[in-house]
Amino acid sequence: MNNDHATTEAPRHWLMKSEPAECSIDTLAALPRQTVPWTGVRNYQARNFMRDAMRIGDGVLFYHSSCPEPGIAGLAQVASAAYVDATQFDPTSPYFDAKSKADAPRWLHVDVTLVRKTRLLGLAEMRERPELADLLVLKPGNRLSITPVTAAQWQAVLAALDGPMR
DNA sequence: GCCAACGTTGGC
DNA sequence: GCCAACGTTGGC
Repeated sequence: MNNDHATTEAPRHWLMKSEPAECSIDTLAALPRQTVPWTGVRNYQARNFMRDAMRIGDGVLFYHSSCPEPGIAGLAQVASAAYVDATQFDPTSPYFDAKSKADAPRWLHVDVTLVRKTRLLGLAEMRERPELADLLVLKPGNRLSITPVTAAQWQAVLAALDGPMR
């Protein structure tokens, strides 16, 4: 591999939040092909990450949010390019967007496939790791549901997951 | 239930 | 285009 080659793309990594009450790591594991369409993103920045930056095979930290034990619950990967999120046109969906037009859909999503469930890497433990100090999900008030993760942060998470359970 | 952060809305 | 008000996220 020649990393200087113009067509070489740097490995990309992401953290994606999911509320376990809606889709936990176990929910994902039980789905056909262990794949979930990541519907419901209604934030332009997060949408743009999916549309413009994600590639099939990108690594995903599957994060449980808004729950008793927030933290990283598994590893996953991007399994599709971005495509139209049908829930925006469904009036019965909580993700319905009346302002989105069928000929100009606002919202897109990718598919995400489970790689493996991990032990839960909680926020307190993540904060103990200096390599993760700049992880966006650890910043106060960060509400973005999809955030980029550097290669160094990704490696630090894998190392932490291999460490002793607390 | 509190509060910080930040995106969105709407008046001007 | 500014900016205050409001709503939402999400940890604690």
